[in-house]
Amino acid sequence: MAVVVPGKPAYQQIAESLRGDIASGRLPVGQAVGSTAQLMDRFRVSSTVVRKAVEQLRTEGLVVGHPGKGVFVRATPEESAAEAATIADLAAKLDDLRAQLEAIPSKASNDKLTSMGKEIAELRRQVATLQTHLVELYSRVGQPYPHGLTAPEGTGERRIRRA
Amino acid sequence: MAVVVPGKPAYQQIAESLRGDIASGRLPVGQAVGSTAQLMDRFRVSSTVVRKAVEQLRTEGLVVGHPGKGVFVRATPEESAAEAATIADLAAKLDDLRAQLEAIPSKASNDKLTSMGKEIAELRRQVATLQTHLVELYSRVGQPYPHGLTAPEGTGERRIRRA
DNA sequence: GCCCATTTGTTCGTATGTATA
DNA sequence: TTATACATACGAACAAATGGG
Repeated sequence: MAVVVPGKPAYQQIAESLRGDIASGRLPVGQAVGSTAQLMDRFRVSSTVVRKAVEQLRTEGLVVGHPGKGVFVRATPEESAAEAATIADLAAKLDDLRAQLEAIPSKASNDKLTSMGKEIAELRRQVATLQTHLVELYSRVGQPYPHGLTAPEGTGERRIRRA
Repeated sequence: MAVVVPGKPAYQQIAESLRGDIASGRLPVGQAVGSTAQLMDRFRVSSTVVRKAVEQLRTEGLVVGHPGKGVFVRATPEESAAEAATIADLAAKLDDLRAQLEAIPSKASNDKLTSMGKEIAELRRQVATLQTHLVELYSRVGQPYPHGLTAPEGTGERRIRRA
Protein backbone atom coordinates (compact mmCIF):
# COMPACT_ATOMS: atom_id res chain seq x y z
CA MET A 1 0.00 0.00 0.00
CA ALA A 2 1.40 3.28 -1.03
CA VAL A 3 1.37 5.63 1.90
CA VAL A 4 2.31 9.23 2.44
CA VAL A 5 4.27 10.16 5.54
CA PRO A 6 4.35 13.50 7.33
CA GLY A 7 7.33 15.78 6.94
CA LYS A 8 6.79 16.59 3.31
CA PRO A 9 3.69 17.69 1.39
CA ALA A 10 1.62 14.71 0.31
CA TYR A 11 1.21 15.92 -3.26
CA GLN A 12 4.99 16.10 -3.65
CA GLN A 13 5.42 12.58 -2.35
CA ILE A 14 2.80 11.28 -4.75
CA ALA A 15 4.35 13.20 -7.63
CA GLU A 16 7.74 11.72 -6.82
CA SER A 17 6.24 8.24 -6.60
CA LEU A 18 4.56 8.52 -9.97
CA ARG A 19 7.65 10.14 -11.45
CA GLY A 20 9.68 7.19 -10.25
CA ASP A 21 7.20 4.77 -11.80
CA ILE A 22 7.56 6.57 -15.12
CA ALA A 23 11.33 6.64 -14.94
CA SER A 24 11.59 2.96 -14.02
CA GLY A 25 9.25 1.89 -16.77
CA ARG A 26 6.51 0.57 -14.52
CA LEU A 27 4.41 3.28 -16.14
CA PRO A 28 5.50 3.16 -19.80
CA VAL A 29 4.76 5.91 -22.24
CA GLY A 30 1.15 5.78 -23.33
CA GLN A 31 0.00 4.10 -20.15
CA ALA A 32 -2.74 5.66 -18.05
CA VAL A 33 -1.58 6.71 -14.61
CA GLY A 34 -4.99 5.92 -13.13
CA SER A 35 -8.02 8.06 -12.51
CA THR A 36 -8.28 10.56 -9.71
CA ALA A 37 -10.55 8.22 -7.76
CA GLN A 38 -8.12 5.35 -8.11
CA LEU A 39 -5.17 7.42 -6.94
CA MET A 40 -7.26 8.73 -4.04
CA ASP A 41 -7.89 5.18 -2.90
CA ARG A 42 -4.32 4.12 -3.55
CA PHE A 43 -2.61 6.86 -1.57
CA ARG A 44 -5.45 7.54 0.86
CA VAL A 45 -5.59 11.24 0.19
CA SER A 46 -8.17 13.69 -1.00
CA SER A 47 -8.87 14.59 -4.60
CA THR A 48 -7.09 17.91 -4.14
CA VAL A 49 -3.79 16.23 -3.36
CA VAL A 50 -4.09 13.82 -6.26
CA ARG A 51 -4.93 16.53 -8.76
CA LYS A 52 -2.12 18.74 -7.46
CA ALA A 53 0.37 15.90 -7.88
CA VAL A 54 -0.84 15.11 -11.39
CA GLU A 55 -0.85 18.79 -12.25
CA GLN A 56 2.80 19.03 -11.28
CA LEU A 57 3.70 16.10 -13.51
CA ARG A 58 1.76 17.78 -16.28
CA THR A 59 3.73 20.98 -15.96
CA GLU A 60 6.89 18.88 -16.12
CA GLY A 61 5.71 17.44 -19.41
CA LEU A 62 5.61 13.88 -18.12
CA VAL A 63 1.88 13.29 -18.46
CA VAL A 64 -0.98 14.75 -20.44
CA GLY A 65 -4.64 14.72 -19.46
CA HIS A 66 -7.58 14.12 -21.74
CA PRO A 67 -11.05 14.94 -20.36
CA GLY A 68 -13.30 11.94 -20.49
CA LYS A 69 -10.42 9.55 -21.06
CA GLY A 70 -7.75 9.88 -18.44
CA VAL A 71 -4.19 11.02 -17.75
CA PHE A 72 -1.51 9.25 -19.78
CA VAL A 73 2.26 9.11 -19.65
CA ARG A 74 3.68 11.38 -22.31
CA ALA A 75 7.45 11.05 -21.82
CA THR A 76 10.06 9.90 -19.36
CA PRO A 77 11.86 12.41 -17.14
CA GLU A 78 14.97 11.98 -19.28
CA GLU A 79 13.05 12.66 -22.46
CA SER A 80 11.31 15.65 -20.97
CA ALA A 81 14.58 17.07 -19.74
CA ALA A 82 16.03 16.68 -23.20
CA GLU A 83 13.04 18.35 -24.78
CA ALA A 84 13.12 21.21 -22.38
CA ALA A 85 15.95 23.58 -22.51
CA THR A 86 16.16 26.99 -23.93
CA ILE A 87 14.96 28.92 -26.91
CA ALA A 88 18.26 28.12 -28.58
CA ASP A 89 17.29 24.49 -28.89
CA LEU A 90 13.93 25.55 -30.18
CA ALA A 91 15.61 27.66 -32.81
CA ALA A 92 17.84 24.80 -33.86
CA LYS A 93 14.88 22.47 -34.25
CA LEU A 94 13.01 25.07 -36.25
CA ASP A 95 16.01 25.56 -38.51
CA ASP A 96 16.24 21.84 -39.15
CA LEU A 97 12.57 21.81 -39.91
CA ARG A 98 12.95 24.59 -42.43
CA ALA A 99 15.85 22.82 -44.09
CA GLN A 100 13.81 19.67 -44.52
CA LEU A 101 10.91 21.61 -45.93
CA GLU A 102 13.14 23.20 -48.51
CA ALA A 103 14.46 19.80 -49.48
CA ILE A 104 11.06 18.34 -50.16
CA PRO A 105 10.29 20.02 -53.51
CA SER A 106 13.47 18.67 -55.07
CA LYS A 107 12.56 15.16 -54.07
CA ALA A 108 9.03 15.48 -55.33
CA SER A 109 9.82 17.38 -58.49
CA ASN A 110 10.42 14.24 -60.51
CA ASP A 111 6.77 13.43 -60.14
CA LYS A 112 3.67 15.27 -61.26
CA LEU A 113 3.27 16.96 -57.91
CA THR A 114 3.19 20.51 -59.12
CA SER A 115 -0.24 21.03 -57.59
CA MET A 116 1.10 20.05 -54.27
CA GLY A 117 4.10 22.26 -54.72
CA LYS A 118 2.00 25.22 -53.80
CA GLU A 119 0.95 23.50 -50.60
CA ILE A 120 4.57 22.85 -49.76
CA ALA A 121 5.42 26.44 -50.56
CA GLU A 122 2.72 27.62 -48.24
CA LEU A 123 4.10 25.42 -45.50
CA ARG A 124 7.51 26.88 -46.08
CA ARG A 125 6.15 30.39 -45.79
CA GLN A 126 4.49 29.55 -42.52
CA VAL A 127 7.63 28.03 -41.11
CA ALA A 128 9.59 31.04 -42.29
CA THR A 129 7.12 33.25 -40.51
CA LEU A 130 7.54 31.21 -37.36
CA GLN A 131 11.28 31.68 -37.54
CA THR A 132 10.91 35.40 -38.04
CA HIS A 133 8.77 35.63 -34.96
CA LEU A 134 11.23 33.51 -33.06
CA VAL A 135 14.01 35.92 -33.94
CA GLU A 136 11.92 38.73 -32.55
CA LEU A 137 11.28 36.70 -29.45
CA TYR A 138 15.01 36.43 -29.08
CA SER A 139 15.47 40.15 -29.14
CA ARG A 140 12.77 40.62 -26.55
CA VAL A 141 14.39 38.26 -24.09
CA GLY A 142 17.75 39.82 -24.77
CA GLN A 143 19.37 36.67 -26.05
CA PRO A 144 21.50 36.61 -29.19
CA TYR A 145 20.22 34.55 -32.05
CA PRO A 146 22.51 31.52 -32.37
CA HIS A 147 25.09 31.42 -35.15
CA GLY A 148 24.38 31.82 -38.82
CA LEU A 149 20.82 30.64 -38.99
CA THR A 150 19.86 32.50 -42.07
CA ALA A 151 16.42 33.48 -43.19
CA PRO A 152 14.78 31.42 -45.90
CA GLU A 153 15.95 32.45 -49.35
CA GLY A 154 13.55 31.13 -51.93
CA THR A 155 10.34 31.84 -50.14
CA GLY A 156 10.65 35.51 -49.67
CA GLU A 157 12.88 38.46 -49.11
CA ARG A 158 12.72 38.21 -45.37
CA ARG A 159 16.01 39.24 -43.96
CA ILE A 160 17.01 38.51 -40.44
CA ARG A 161 18.34 41.72 -39.16
CA ARG A 162 19.27 41.96 -35.56
CA ALA A 163 20.53 44.82 -33.57
CA MET B 1 -11.56 47.60 -11.99
CA ALA B 2 -9.82 44.50 -13.02
CA VAL B 3 -12.38 42.01 -14.19
CA VAL B 4 -12.27 38.50 -15.51
CA VAL B 5 -14.39 37.60 -18.50
CA PRO B 6 -15.72 34.20 -19.51
CA GLY B 7 -14.11 32.32 -22.35
CA LYS B 8 -10.82 31.64 -20.63
CA PRO B 9 -10.03 30.28 -17.16
CA ALA B 10 -10.06 33.06 -14.59
CA TYR B 11 -6.80 32.01 -12.99
CA GLN B 12 -5.06 32.29 -16.36
CA GLN B 13 -6.42 35.77 -16.94
CA ILE B 14 -5.24 36.92 -13.53
CA ALA B 15 -1.85 35.34 -14.09
CA GLU B 16 -1.52 37.15 -17.42
CA SER B 17 -2.54 40.42 -15.84
CA LEU B 18 0.02 40.16 -13.07
CA ARG B 19 2.63 38.95 -15.54
CA GLY B 20 2.00 41.99 -17.65
CA ASP B 21 2.37 44.23 -14.61
CA ILE B 22 5.73 42.66 -13.87
CA ALA B 23 6.88 42.95 -17.46
CA SER B 24 5.82 46.58 -17.73
CA GLY B 25 7.54 47.53 -14.52
CA ARG B 26 4.38 48.43 -12.66
CA LEU B 27 5.38 45.62 -10.33
CA PRO B 28 9.17 45.99 -10.01
CA VAL B 29 11.40 43.29 -8.65
CA GLY B 30 11.12 43.13 -4.89
CA GLN B 31 7.63 44.53 -4.83
CA ALA B 32 4.80 42.62 -3.16
CA VAL B 33 2.09 41.53 -5.55
CA GLY B 34 -0.58 41.85 -2.86
CA SER B 35 -2.08 39.39 -0.44
CA THR B 36 -4.60 36.76 -1.41
CA ALA B 37 -7.39 38.74 0.18
CA GLN B 38 -6.43 41.87 -1.72
CA LEU B 39 -6.31 40.06 -5.05
CA MET B 40 -9.65 38.41 -4.28
CA ASP B 41 -11.22 41.83 -3.81
CA ARG B 42 -9.43 43.28 -6.80
CA PHE B 43 -10.43 40.61 -9.33
CA ARG B 44 -13.66 39.53 -7.64
CA VAL B 45 -12.82 35.85 -7.59
CA SER B 46 -12.45 33.18 -4.96
CA SER B 47 -9.30 32.40 -3.07
CA THR B 48 -8.84 29.27 -5.15
CA VAL B 49 -8.48 31.24 -8.35
CA VAL B 50 -6.07 33.74 -6.82
CA ARG B 51 -3.88 31.06 -5.33
CA LYS B 52 -3.83 29.13 -8.58
CA ALA B 53 -2.81 32.23 -10.52
CA VAL B 54 -0.05 33.10 -8.05
CA GLU B 55 1.06 29.49 -8.00
CA GLN B 56 1.47 29.57 -11.77
CA LEU B 57 3.62 32.68 -11.56
CA ARG B 58 5.64 30.96 -8.87
CA THR B 59 6.29 27.93 -11.07
CA GLU B 60 7.38 30.33 -13.79
CA GLY B 61 9.91 31.80 -11.41
CA LEU B 62 8.42 35.29 -11.53
CA VAL B 63 7.41 35.51 -7.88
CA VAL B 64 8.38 33.91 -4.62
CA GLY B 65 6.18 33.55 -1.56
CA HIS B 66 7.14 33.90 2.09
CA PRO B 67 4.64 32.63 4.66
CA GLY B 68 3.69 35.34 7.06
CA LYS B 69 5.06 38.08 4.84
CA GLY B 70 3.70 37.93 1.32
CA VAL B 71 4.46 37.16 -2.33
CA PHE B 72 7.15 39.26 -3.94
CA VAL B 73 8.35 39.75 -7.49
CA ARG B 74 11.49 37.72 -8.06
CA ALA B 75 12.33 38.38 -11.72
CA THR B 76 10.90 39.78 -14.90
CA PRO B 77 9.48 37.47 -17.58
CA GLU B 78 12.46 38.29 -19.76
CA GLU B 79 14.86 37.23 -17.06
CA SER B 80 12.92 34.07 -16.34
CA ALA B 81 12.30 33.24 -19.99
CA ALA B 82 15.83 31.96 -20.39
CA GLU B 83 15.28 28.96 -18.17
CA ALA B 84 11.55 28.76 -18.72
CA ALA B 85 10.37 25.22 -19.15
CA THR B 86 7.23 26.32 -20.95
CA ILE B 87 9.10 26.00 -24.20
CA ALA B 88 9.17 22.25 -23.73
CA ASP B 89 5.71 22.00 -25.22
CA LEU B 90 6.80 23.92 -28.26
CA ALA B 91 9.90 21.82 -28.70
CA ALA B 92 7.93 18.58 -28.42
CA LYS B 93 5.46 19.70 -31.07
CA LEU B 94 8.31 20.68 -33.32
CA ASP B 95 9.76 17.22 -32.93
CA ASP B 96 6.48 15.63 -33.95
CA LEU B 97 6.22 17.96 -36.90
CA ARG B 98 9.72 17.12 -38.05
CA ALA B 99 9.02 13.41 -37.71
CA GLN B 100 6.06 13.72 -40.02
CA LEU B 101 8.08 15.73 -42.49
CA GLU B 102 10.62 12.95 -42.63
CA ALA B 103 7.85 10.51 -43.44
CA ILE B 104 6.59 12.46 -46.43
CA PRO B 105 9.23 11.51 -49.05
CA SER B 106 8.86 7.81 -48.31
CA LYS B 107 5.15 7.98 -48.68
CA ALA B 108 5.50 9.80 -51.96
CA SER B 109 7.70 7.05 -53.34
CA ASN B 110 5.77 3.94 -52.49
CA ASP B 111 2.29 5.17 -51.84
CA LYS B 112 -0.54 6.93 -53.55
CA LEU B 113 -0.87 10.65 -53.67
CA THR B 114 -4.27 10.59 -52.02
CA SER B 115 -2.84 9.70 -48.66
CA MET B 116 -0.18 12.33 -49.16
CA GLY B 117 -2.82 14.99 -49.47
CA LYS B 118 -4.07 14.08 -46.03
CA GLU B 119 -0.54 14.24 -44.73
CA ILE B 120 -0.18 17.76 -46.04
CA ALA B 121 -3.45 18.73 -44.42
CA GLU B 122 -2.28 17.30 -41.14
CA LEU B 123 0.99 19.15 -41.47
CA ARG B 124 -0.78 22.42 -42.03
CA ARG B 125 -2.90 21.81 -38.99
CA GLN B 126 0.17 21.21 -36.86
CA VAL B 127 1.87 24.30 -38.15
CA ALA B 128 -1.23 26.22 -37.17
CA THR B 129 -1.04 24.70 -33.73
CA LEU B 130 2.57 25.75 -33.56
CA GLN B 131 1.56 29.30 -34.25
CA THR B 132 -0.96 29.15 -31.45
CA HIS B 133 1.71 27.99 -29.05
CA LEU B 134 3.98 30.75 -30.20
CA VAL B 135 1.25 33.22 -29.33
CA GLU B 136 1.06 31.68 -25.91
CA LEU B 137 4.80 31.93 -25.57
CA TYR B 138 4.59 35.59 -26.32
CA SER B 139 1.98 36.08 -23.63
CA ARG B 140 4.15 34.30 -21.13
CA VAL B 141 6.94 36.70 -21.88
CA GLY B 142 4.49 39.48 -21.13
CA GLN B 143 4.46 40.96 -24.57
CA PRO B 144 1.54 41.09 -26.99
CA TYR B 145 1.71 38.98 -30.08
CA PRO B 146 2.97 41.10 -33.01
CA HIS B 147 -0.02 39.90 -34.96
CA GLY B 148 -0.25 39.14 -38.61
CA LEU B 149 -1.32 35.54 -38.53
CA THR B 150 -4.00 33.75 -36.64
CA ALA B 151 -5.70 30.51 -37.62
CA PRO B 152 -5.18 29.15 -41.09
CA GLU B 153 -8.10 29.20 -43.46
CA GLY B 154 -7.97 27.57 -46.85
CA THR B 155 -4.81 27.87 -48.81
CA GLY B 156 -4.96 31.61 -48.86
CA GLU B 157 -1.56 33.09 -48.47
CA ARG B 158 -0.99 35.17 -45.41
CA ARG B 159 1.40 37.93 -45.83
CA ILE B 160 3.34 38.97 -42.82
CA ARG B 161 4.32 42.51 -43.27
CA ARG B 162 5.33 43.90 -40.00
CA ALA B 163 7.52 46.82 -39.38
C1' DG C 1 8.38 35.91 26.52
C1' DC C 2 3.51 35.60 25.10
C1' DC C 3 -0.57 36.38 22.50
C1' DC C 4 -2.75 37.52 18.21
C1' DA C 5 -3.64 39.04 13.56
C1' DT C 6 -1.88 38.42 8.92
C1' DT C 7 -0.16 35.62 5.16
C1' DT C 8 1.42 31.75 2.58
C1' DG C 9 1.19 26.79 1.79
C1' DT C 10 -1.34 22.75 2.14
C1' DT C 11 -5.44 19.95 2.53
C1' DC C 12 -10.24 18.91 2.71
C1' DG C 13 -14.97 18.66 0.45
C1' DT C 14 -18.01 19.85 -3.13
C1' DA C 15 -20.06 21.65 -7.42
C1' DT C 16 -20.15 22.67 -12.36
C1' DG C 17 -18.73 22.42 -17.26
C1' DT C 18 -17.00 19.75 -20.92
C1' DA C 19 -15.26 15.85 -23.32
C1' DT C 20 -15.13 10.97 -23.98
C1' DA C 21 -16.97 6.28 -24.16
C1' DT D 1 -28.79 8.86 -22.42
C1' DT D 2 -25.90 7.49 -18.97
C1' DA D 3 -21.53 7.04 -16.88
C1' DT D 4 -16.75 8.23 -16.42
C1' DA D 5 -13.05 11.58 -16.11
C1' DC D 6 -10.53 15.84 -16.36
C1' DA D 7 -10.48 20.98 -15.65
C1' DT D 8 -12.14 24.67 -13.28
C1' DA D 9 -14.17 26.94 -9.41
C1' DC D 10 -16.32 27.67 -4.89
C1' DG D 11 -15.67 27.71 0.24
C1' DA D 12 -13.37 26.27 4.42
C1' DA D 13 -9.85 24.69 7.62
C1' DC D 14 -5.20 23.87 9.51
C1' DA D 15 -0.01 24.46 10.10
C1' DA D 16 3.93 27.41 9.91
C1' DA D 17 6.11 31.81 9.70
C1' DT D 18 6.08 36.71 10.45
C1' DG D 19 5.37 40.86 12.93
C1' DG D 20 3.00 44.01 16.25
C1' DG D 21 1.34 44.79 20.79
